[in-house]
Amino acid sequence: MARWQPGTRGRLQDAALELFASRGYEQTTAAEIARSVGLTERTFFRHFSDKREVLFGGQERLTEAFVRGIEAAPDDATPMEAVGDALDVATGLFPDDMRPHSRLRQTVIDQHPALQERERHKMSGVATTIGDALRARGVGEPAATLAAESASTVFGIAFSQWIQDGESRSLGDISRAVLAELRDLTGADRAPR
Amino acid sequence: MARWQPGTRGRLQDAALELFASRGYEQTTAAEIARSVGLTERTFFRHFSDKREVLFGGQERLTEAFVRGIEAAPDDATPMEAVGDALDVATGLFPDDMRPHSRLRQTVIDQHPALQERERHKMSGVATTIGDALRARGVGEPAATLAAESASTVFGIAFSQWIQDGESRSLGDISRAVLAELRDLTGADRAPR
DNA sequence: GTGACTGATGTCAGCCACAGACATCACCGT
DNA sequence: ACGGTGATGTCTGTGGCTGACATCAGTCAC
Repeated sequence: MARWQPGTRGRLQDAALELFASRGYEQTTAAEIARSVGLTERTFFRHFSDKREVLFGGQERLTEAFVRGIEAAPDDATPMEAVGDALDVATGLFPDDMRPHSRLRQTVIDQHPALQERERHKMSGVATTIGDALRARGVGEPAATLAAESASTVFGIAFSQWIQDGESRSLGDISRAVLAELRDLTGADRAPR
Repeated sequence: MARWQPGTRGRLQDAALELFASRGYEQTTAAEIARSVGLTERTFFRHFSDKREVLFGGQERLTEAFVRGIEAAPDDATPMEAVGDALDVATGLFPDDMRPHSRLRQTVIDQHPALQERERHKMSGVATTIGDALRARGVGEPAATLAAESASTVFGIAFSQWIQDGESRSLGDISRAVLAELRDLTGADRAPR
Protein backbone atom coordinates (compact mmCIF):
# COMPACT_ATOMS: atom_id res chain seq x y z
CA MET A 1 0.00 0.00 0.00
CA ALA A 2 1.34 3.34 -1.01
CA ARG A 3 2.10 6.01 1.49
CA TRP A 4 0.05 8.65 -0.28
CA GLN A 5 -3.26 8.17 -1.97
CA PRO A 6 -2.65 8.37 -5.71
CA GLY A 7 -4.45 10.85 -7.91
CA THR A 8 -4.19 13.69 -5.45
CA ARG A 9 -4.52 16.29 -8.18
CA GLY A 10 -7.64 14.72 -9.54
CA ARG A 11 -9.27 14.40 -6.15
CA LEU A 12 -8.57 18.05 -5.46
CA GLN A 13 -10.04 19.03 -8.81
CA ASP A 14 -13.18 17.00 -8.26
CA ALA A 15 -13.65 18.29 -4.74
CA ALA A 16 -13.08 21.87 -5.83
CA LEU A 17 -15.64 21.71 -8.62
CA GLU A 18 -18.18 20.21 -6.28
CA LEU A 19 -17.60 22.79 -3.57
CA PHE A 20 -17.55 25.70 -6.00
CA ALA A 21 -20.79 24.49 -7.52
CA SER A 22 -22.57 24.03 -4.21
CA ARG A 23 -21.20 26.87 -2.10
CA GLY A 24 -19.83 29.29 -4.63
CA TYR A 25 -16.28 30.05 -5.65
CA GLU A 26 -15.54 32.93 -3.30
CA GLN A 27 -17.22 31.23 -0.38
CA THR A 28 -14.90 28.26 -0.72
CA THR A 29 -11.38 28.61 0.62
CA ALA A 30 -8.42 26.66 -0.68
CA ALA A 31 -7.95 25.23 2.79
CA GLU A 32 -11.49 23.85 2.74
CA ILE A 33 -10.95 22.12 -0.57
CA ALA A 34 -7.77 20.57 0.72
CA ARG A 35 -9.27 19.48 4.01
CA SER A 36 -12.25 17.94 2.22
CA VAL A 37 -9.88 15.37 0.71
CA GLY A 38 -7.69 15.01 3.77
CA LEU A 39 -4.88 17.35 2.79
CA THR A 40 -3.61 20.73 3.91
CA GLU A 41 -3.77 24.11 2.24
CA ARG A 42 -0.05 24.03 1.63
CA THR A 43 -0.39 20.85 -0.38
CA PHE A 44 -3.18 22.37 -2.43
CA PHE A 45 -0.85 25.15 -3.50
CA ARG A 46 1.85 22.68 -4.34
CA HIS A 47 -0.44 21.09 -6.89
CA PHE A 48 -1.99 24.29 -8.24
CA SER A 49 -0.23 27.57 -8.66
CA ASP A 50 -3.32 29.41 -7.51
CA LYS A 51 -6.87 28.79 -6.42
CA ARG A 52 -8.35 29.29 -9.89
CA GLU A 53 -5.98 26.89 -11.54
CA VAL A 54 -7.70 23.92 -9.93
CA LEU A 55 -10.46 24.34 -12.53
CA PHE A 56 -8.13 24.54 -15.51
CA GLY A 57 -6.31 21.29 -15.77
CA GLY A 58 -6.53 19.95 -19.26
CA GLN A 59 -5.15 22.82 -21.25
CA GLU A 60 -1.98 21.04 -22.33
CA ARG A 61 -4.00 18.22 -23.88
CA LEU A 62 -6.10 20.73 -25.81
CA THR A 63 -3.03 22.56 -27.03
CA GLU A 64 -1.37 19.34 -28.11
CA ALA A 65 -4.46 18.29 -30.03
CA PHE A 66 -4.52 21.56 -31.97
CA VAL A 67 -0.83 21.32 -32.74
CA ARG A 68 -1.17 17.70 -33.81
CA GLY A 69 -3.94 18.76 -36.15
CA ILE A 70 -1.90 21.55 -37.64
CA GLU A 71 1.13 19.34 -38.14
CA ALA A 72 -0.91 16.56 -39.69
CA ALA A 73 -2.49 18.87 -42.27
CA PRO A 74 -1.35 18.28 -45.86
CA ASP A 75 1.63 20.32 -46.94
CA ASP A 76 -0.36 22.22 -49.50
CA ALA A 77 -3.21 23.12 -47.15
CA THR A 78 -3.93 26.81 -46.70
CA PRO A 79 -3.63 28.15 -43.14
CA MET A 80 -7.40 28.08 -42.70
CA GLU A 81 -7.58 24.55 -44.01
CA ALA A 82 -4.95 23.52 -41.49
CA VAL A 83 -6.94 25.28 -38.78
CA GLY A 84 -10.02 23.35 -39.83
CA ASP A 85 -8.15 20.08 -39.50
CA ALA A 86 -6.84 21.12 -36.11
CA LEU A 87 -10.34 21.96 -34.94
CA ASP A 88 -11.47 18.49 -35.95
CA VAL A 89 -8.75 16.92 -33.85
CA ALA A 90 -9.26 19.22 -30.88
CA THR A 91 -13.02 18.85 -30.74
CA GLY A 92 -12.47 15.10 -30.65
CA LEU A 93 -11.29 15.53 -27.07
CA PHE A 94 -14.85 16.31 -26.04
CA PRO A 95 -17.12 13.35 -26.61
CA ASP A 96 -20.78 13.84 -25.91
CA ASP A 97 -20.72 12.00 -22.61
CA MET A 98 -18.62 14.68 -20.99
CA ARG A 99 -21.14 17.36 -21.81
CA PRO A 100 -22.69 17.35 -18.31
CA HIS A 101 -19.32 17.79 -16.66
CA SER A 102 -18.36 20.59 -19.03
CA ARG A 103 -21.68 22.24 -18.41
CA LEU A 104 -21.31 22.19 -14.65
CA ARG A 105 -17.80 23.51 -14.86
CA GLN A 106 -18.92 26.29 -17.14
CA THR A 107 -21.73 27.41 -14.86
CA VAL A 108 -19.16 27.88 -12.13
CA ILE A 109 -16.82 29.80 -14.40
CA ASP A 110 -19.60 31.96 -15.74
CA GLN A 111 -20.44 33.13 -12.26
CA HIS A 112 -17.01 34.56 -11.50
CA PRO A 113 -15.13 37.17 -13.49
CA ALA A 114 -11.86 35.99 -12.03
CA LEU A 115 -12.48 32.56 -13.53
CA GLN A 116 -13.57 33.93 -16.88
CA GLU A 117 -10.37 35.88 -16.92
CA ARG A 118 -8.34 32.77 -16.39
CA GLU A 119 -10.29 30.90 -19.05
CA ARG A 120 -9.65 33.61 -21.62
CA HIS A 121 -6.03 33.59 -20.71
CA LYS A 122 -5.80 29.86 -21.20
CA MET A 123 -7.45 30.06 -24.61
CA SER A 124 -5.10 32.81 -25.55
CA GLY A 125 -2.20 30.56 -24.63
CA VAL A 126 -3.65 27.90 -26.88
CA ALA A 127 -3.92 30.42 -29.69
CA THR A 128 -0.30 31.45 -29.23
CA THR A 129 0.85 27.86 -29.56
CA ILE A 130 -1.30 27.31 -32.64
CA GLY A 131 0.34 30.41 -34.09
CA ASP A 132 3.76 28.90 -33.42
CA ALA A 133 2.74 25.70 -35.18
CA LEU A 134 1.55 27.65 -38.19
CA ARG A 135 4.71 29.70 -38.35
CA ALA A 136 6.66 26.45 -38.24
CA ARG A 137 4.82 25.53 -41.44
CA GLY A 138 6.05 28.72 -43.03
CA VAL A 139 2.93 30.82 -42.57
CA GLY A 140 3.90 34.48 -42.25
CA GLU A 141 2.62 37.34 -40.12
CA PRO A 142 0.06 38.51 -39.40
CA ALA A 143 -1.58 35.54 -41.15
CA ALA A 144 -0.40 32.97 -38.61
CA THR A 145 -1.67 34.93 -35.64
CA LEU A 146 -4.94 35.73 -37.36
CA ALA A 147 -5.55 32.11 -38.27
CA ALA A 148 -4.60 30.94 -34.79
CA GLU A 149 -6.86 33.45 -33.07
CA SER A 150 -9.64 32.49 -35.44
CA ALA A 151 -9.23 28.87 -34.47
CA SER A 152 -9.50 29.76 -30.83
CA THR A 153 -12.52 31.98 -31.44
CA VAL A 154 -14.32 29.31 -33.44
CA PHE A 155 -13.56 26.74 -30.79
CA GLY A 156 -14.86 29.03 -28.06
CA ILE A 157 -18.11 29.80 -29.85
CA ALA A 158 -18.65 26.17 -30.74
CA PHE A 159 -17.93 25.05 -27.22
CA SER A 160 -20.37 27.44 -25.63
CA GLN A 161 -23.01 26.33 -28.11
CA TRP A 162 -22.21 22.69 -27.42
CA ILE A 163 -23.12 23.01 -23.77
CA GLN A 164 -26.36 24.89 -24.34
CA ASP A 165 -29.45 23.11 -23.12
CA GLY A 166 -31.15 21.33 -25.97
CA GLU A 167 -28.11 21.25 -28.22
CA SER A 168 -27.62 17.75 -29.57
CA ARG A 169 -25.00 18.10 -32.28
CA SER A 170 -21.45 16.97 -31.53
CA LEU A 171 -18.82 19.60 -30.79
CA GLY A 172 -17.09 18.73 -34.04
CA ASP A 173 -20.23 19.31 -36.09
CA ILE A 174 -20.87 22.65 -34.44
CA SER A 175 -17.29 23.68 -34.89
CA ARG A 176 -17.38 22.96 -38.62
CA ALA A 177 -20.55 24.98 -38.94
CA VAL A 178 -19.08 27.95 -37.11
CA LEU A 179 -15.93 27.82 -39.20
CA ALA A 180 -18.04 27.82 -42.35
CA GLU A 181 -19.90 30.85 -41.07
CA LEU A 182 -16.61 32.65 -40.47
CA ARG A 183 -15.62 31.89 -44.03
CA ASP A 184 -18.85 33.34 -45.32
CA LEU A 185 -18.63 36.35 -43.10
CA THR A 186 -15.17 37.52 -44.03
CA GLY A 187 -15.00 36.17 -47.52
CA ALA A 188 -18.37 36.96 -48.93
CA ASP A 189 -18.24 40.72 -48.81
CA ARG A 190 -20.11 42.24 -51.66
CA ALA A 191 -18.60 44.64 -54.14
CA PRO A 192 -17.03 47.73 -52.55
CA ARG A 193 -19.54 50.42 -51.77
CA MET B 1 -9.04 75.90 -2.68
CA ALA B 2 -10.72 72.53 -2.69
CA ARG B 3 -10.42 70.18 0.18
CA TRP B 4 -9.06 67.30 -1.89
CA GLN B 5 -6.63 67.48 -4.76
CA PRO B 6 -8.57 66.85 -7.92
CA GLY B 7 -7.62 64.13 -10.35
CA THR B 8 -6.87 61.57 -7.71
CA ARG B 9 -7.47 58.68 -10.07
CA GLY B 10 -5.14 60.05 -12.67
CA ARG B 11 -2.37 60.71 -10.19
CA LEU B 12 -2.65 57.16 -8.90
CA GLN B 13 -2.51 55.78 -12.43
CA ASP B 14 0.54 57.82 -13.33
CA ALA B 15 2.34 56.93 -10.12
CA ALA B 16 1.49 53.26 -10.53
CA LEU B 17 2.82 53.06 -14.07
CA GLU B 18 6.01 54.78 -13.03
CA LEU B 19 6.55 52.54 -10.03
CA PHE B 20 5.68 49.36 -11.93
CA ALA B 21 8.10 50.34 -14.68
CA SER B 22 10.95 51.16 -12.36
CA ARG B 23 10.58 48.60 -9.59
CA GLY B 24 8.42 45.89 -11.12
CA TYR B 25 4.78 45.07 -10.62
CA GLU B 26 5.05 42.54 -7.81
CA GLN B 27 7.67 44.56 -6.00
CA THR B 28 5.29 47.49 -5.80
CA THR B 29 2.54 47.34 -3.19
CA ALA B 30 -0.74 49.15 -3.50
CA ALA B 31 0.09 50.98 -0.28
CA GLU B 32 3.30 52.30 -1.82
CA ILE B 33 1.50 53.65 -4.85
CA ALA B 34 -1.00 55.38 -2.63
CA ARG B 35 1.60 56.83 -0.30
CA SER B 36 3.62 58.11 -3.24
CA VAL B 37 0.79 60.51 -4.02
CA GLY B 38 -0.09 61.26 -0.42
CA LEU B 39 -3.01 58.86 0.01
CA THR B 40 -3.67 55.65 1.90
CA GLU B 41 -4.01 52.11 0.65
CA ARG B 42 -7.73 52.18 1.49
CA THR B 43 -8.25 55.11 -0.82
CA PHE B 44 -6.40 53.32 -3.59
CA PHE B 45 -8.87 50.46 -3.41
CA ARG B 46 -11.77 52.87 -3.42
CA HIS B 47 -10.64 54.12 -6.81
CA PHE B 48 -9.62 50.79 -8.29
CA SER B 49 -11.30 47.49 -7.64
CA ASP B 50 -7.95 45.75 -7.55
CA LYS B 51 -4.28 46.44 -7.96
CA ARG B 52 -4.19 45.49 -11.64
CA GLU B 53 -7.06 47.74 -12.54
CA VAL B 54 -4.96 50.86 -12.04
CA LEU B 55 -3.34 50.07 -15.41
CA PHE B 56 -6.61 49.57 -17.26
CA GLY B 57 -8.47 52.82 -17.18
CA GLY B 58 -9.59 53.74 -20.66
CA GLN B 59 -11.55 50.68 -21.64
CA GLU B 60 -14.93 52.40 -21.65
CA ARG B 61 -13.69 54.97 -24.14
CA LEU B 62 -12.41 52.22 -26.41
CA THR B 63 -15.67 50.34 -26.18
CA GLU B 64 -17.70 53.44 -26.92
CA ALA B 65 -15.57 54.19 -29.96
CA PHE B 66 -16.15 50.74 -31.38
CA VAL B 67 -19.87 50.96 -30.75
CA ARG B 68 -20.04 54.42 -32.27
CA GLY B 69 -18.32 53.07 -35.36
CA ILE B 70 -20.72 50.15 -35.64
CA GLU B 71 -23.75 52.35 -35.20
CA ALA B 72 -22.52 54.89 -37.72
CA ALA B 73 -21.97 52.29 -40.42
CA PRO B 74 -24.38 52.48 -43.36
CA ASP B 75 -27.51 50.38 -43.01
CA ASP B 76 -26.56 48.18 -45.91
CA ALA B 77 -23.04 47.49 -44.71
CA THR B 78 -22.12 43.86 -44.13
CA PRO B 79 -21.02 42.92 -40.61
CA MET B 80 -17.37 42.96 -41.61
CA GLU B 81 -17.77 46.33 -43.27
CA ALA B 82 -19.29 47.69 -40.09
CA VAL B 83 -16.39 46.22 -38.16
CA GLY B 84 -13.98 47.94 -40.50
CA ASP B 85 -15.67 51.26 -39.87
CA ALA B 86 -15.58 50.64 -36.14
CA LEU B 87 -11.88 49.86 -36.26
CA ASP B 88 -11.29 53.17 -38.01
CA VAL B 89 -13.08 55.04 -35.25
CA ALA B 90 -11.42 53.09 -32.45
CA THR B 91 -7.90 53.39 -33.77
CA GLY B 92 -8.45 57.13 -33.91
CA LEU B 93 -8.21 57.13 -30.12
CA PHE B 94 -4.50 56.40 -30.41
CA PRO B 95 -2.67 59.24 -32.14
CA ASP B 96 0.99 58.74 -32.82
CA ASP B 97 2.12 60.93 -29.97
CA MET B 98 0.83 58.54 -27.37
CA ARG B 99 2.91 55.72 -28.77
CA PRO B 100 5.67 56.11 -26.13
CA HIS B 101 3.16 55.94 -23.30
CA SER B 102 1.44 52.90 -24.81
CA ARG B 103 4.79 51.25 -25.28
CA LEU B 104 5.86 51.78 -21.69
CA ARG B 105 2.55 50.49 -20.42
CA GLN B 106 2.82 47.43 -22.62
CA THR B 107 6.31 46.56 -21.45
CA VAL B 108 4.94 46.46 -17.92
CA ILE B 109 1.98 44.32 -18.92
CA ASP B 110 4.13 41.96 -20.97
CA GLN B 111 6.24 41.19 -17.95
CA HIS B 112 3.38 39.96 -15.86
CA PRO B 113 0.94 37.14 -16.63
CA ALA B 114 -1.58 38.53 -14.18
CA LEU B 115 -1.64 41.75 -16.18
CA GLN B 116 -1.85 39.99 -19.53
CA GLU B 117 -4.78 38.10 -18.14
CA ARG B 118 -6.54 41.31 -17.24
CA GLU B 119 -5.77 42.81 -20.63
CA ARG B 120 -7.25 39.83 -22.44
CA HIS B 121 -10.29 40.04 -20.25
CA LYS B 122 -10.76 43.70 -21.05
CA MET B 123 -10.51 43.08 -24.76
CA SER B 124 -12.97 40.27 -24.44
CA GLY B 125 -15.37 42.67 -22.76
CA VAL B 126 -14.92 45.03 -25.67
CA ALA B 127 -15.67 42.20 -28.07
CA THR B 128 -18.81 41.31 -26.19
CA THR B 129 -20.10 44.86 -26.46
CA ILE B 130 -19.27 45.01 -30.16
CA GLY B 131 -21.26 41.81 -30.54
CA ASP B 132 -24.20 43.46 -28.81
CA ALA B 133 -24.00 46.41 -31.17
CA LEU B 134 -23.97 44.11 -34.16
CA ARG B 135 -26.93 42.11 -32.88
CA ALA B 136 -28.75 45.40 -32.42
CA ARG B 137 -28.26 45.92 -36.15
CA GLY B 138 -29.91 42.61 -36.81
CA VAL B 139 -26.83 40.49 -37.32
CA GLY B 140 -27.52 36.92 -36.24
CA GLU B 141 -25.48 34.30 -34.44
CA PRO B 142 -22.81 33.18 -34.61
CA ALA B 143 -22.01 35.87 -37.17
CA ALA B 144 -22.23 38.74 -34.68
CA THR B 145 -19.89 37.10 -32.21
CA LEU B 146 -17.48 36.03 -34.92
CA ALA B 147 -17.33 39.52 -36.39
CA ALA B 148 -16.94 41.09 -32.97
CA GLU B 149 -14.14 38.75 -31.96
CA SER B 150 -12.47 39.36 -35.28
CA ALA B 151 -12.58 43.09 -34.64
CA SER B 152 -10.94 42.60 -31.30
CA THR B 153 -8.31 40.27 -32.74
CA VAL B 154 -7.47 42.65 -35.56
CA PHE B 155 -7.23 45.53 -33.12
CA GLY B 156 -4.95 43.54 -30.84
CA ILE B 157 -2.59 42.50 -33.61
CA ALA B 158 -2.52 45.99 -35.06
CA PHE B 159 -1.88 47.52 -31.66
CA SER B 160 1.04 45.28 -30.84
CA GLN B 161 2.53 46.03 -34.24
CA TRP B 162 1.96 49.76 -33.73
CA ILE B 163 4.17 49.85 -30.66
CA GLN B 164 7.00 47.84 -32.20
CA ASP B 165 10.28 49.69 -32.44
CA GLY B 166 10.75 51.10 -35.91
CA GLU B 167 7.07 50.97 -36.83
CA SER B 168 6.05 54.30 -38.29
CA ARG B 169 2.60 53.68 -39.77
CA SER B 170 -0.42 54.96 -37.88
CA LEU B 171 -2.52 52.51 -35.92
CA GLY B 172 -5.36 53.03 -38.36
CA ASP B 173 -3.21 52.14 -41.35
CA ILE B 174 -1.90 49.02 -39.69
CA SER B 175 -5.39 48.02 -38.65
CA ARG B 176 -6.72 48.29 -42.19
CA ALA B 177 -3.84 46.19 -43.46
CA VAL B 178 -4.46 43.48 -40.87
CA LEU B 179 -8.16 43.44 -41.63
CA ALA B 180 -7.39 43.03 -45.32
CA GLU B 181 -5.12 40.13 -44.50
CA LEU B 182 -7.89 38.49 -42.50
CA ARG B 183 -10.19 38.84 -45.49
CA ASP B 184 -7.63 37.19 -47.74
CA LEU B 185 -6.95 34.47 -45.26
CA THR B 186 -10.47 33.28 -44.66
CA GLY B 187 -11.99 34.21 -47.95
CA ALA B 188 -9.40 33.21 -50.47
CA ASP B 189 -9.35 29.51 -49.90
CA ARG B 190 -8.59 27.63 -53.04
CA ALA B 191 -10.78 25.00 -54.55
CA PRO B 192 -11.64 22.13 -52.20
CA ARG B 193 -8.96 19.49 -52.08
C1' DG C 1 -26.13 81.64 10.21
C1' DT C 2 -26.59 77.32 11.87
C1' DG C 3 -27.35 72.78 11.43
C1' DA C 4 -28.16 68.65 8.63
C1' DC C 5 -26.13 66.40 4.54
C1' DT C 6 -22.64 64.77 1.34
C1' DG C 7 -18.59 62.69 -0.42
C1' DA C 8 -13.78 61.78 -0.36
C1' DT C 9 -10.68 60.39 2.81
C1' DG C 10 -8.34 58.17 7.07
C1' DT C 11 -8.12 54.48 10.73
C1' DC C 12 -8.54 49.99 12.46
C1' DA C 13 -9.16 45.26 12.35
C1' DG C 14 -9.51 41.10 9.99
C1' DC C 15 -9.74 37.27 6.22
C1' DC C 16 -7.58 34.76 2.89
C1' DA C 17 -4.47 33.73 -1.06
C1' DC C 18 -0.05 32.41 -1.42
C1' DA C 19 5.12 31.47 -0.41
C1' DG C 20 9.59 30.34 2.06
C1' DA C 21 11.86 27.32 5.23
C1' DC C 22 12.20 23.26 7.49
C1' DA C 23 10.69 18.72 9.41
C1' DT C 24 8.72 14.12 8.51
C1' DC C 25 8.32 9.74 6.84
C1' DA C 26 7.18 5.87 3.87
C1' DC C 27 9.36 3.89 -0.04
C1' DC C 28 13.26 2.61 -3.10
C1' DG C 29 17.62 1.26 -4.70
C1' DT C 30 22.05 -0.30 -3.35
C1' DA D 1 20.97 -1.23 6.91
C1' DC D 2 21.16 3.05 4.89
C1' DG D 3 21.10 7.24 2.41
C1' DG D 4 18.30 9.39 -1.13
C1' DT D 5 13.77 10.91 -2.89
C1' DG D 6 9.40 13.00 -3.11
C1' DA D 7 4.94 14.14 -1.36
C1' DT D 8 3.29 15.94 2.62
C1' DG D 9 2.68 18.66 7.16
C1' DT D 10 3.85 22.74 10.20
C1' DC D 11 4.98 27.35 11.08
C1' DT D 12 5.27 31.93 9.90
C1' DG D 13 4.85 35.96 7.27
C1' DT D 14 3.34 39.33 3.55
C1' DG D 15 0.27 41.65 0.81
C1' DG D 16 -4.28 42.15 -1.57
C1' DC D 17 -8.59 43.43 -0.32
C1' DT D 18 -12.85 44.53 2.66
C1' DG D 19 -16.23 46.08 6.26
C1' DA D 20 -17.24 49.34 9.76
C1' DC D 21 -16.73 53.56 11.56
C1' DA D 22 -14.76 58.31 12.17
C1' DT D 23 -13.50 62.79 10.14
C1' DC D 24 -14.05 66.91 8.03
C1' DA D 25 -14.51 70.66 4.28
C1' DG D 26 -17.83 72.33 1.56
C1' DT D 27 -22.94 72.85 0.47
C1' DC D 28 -27.62 73.41 0.89
C1' DA D 29 -31.90 74.11 3.40
C1' DC D 30 -34.39 76.75 6.49
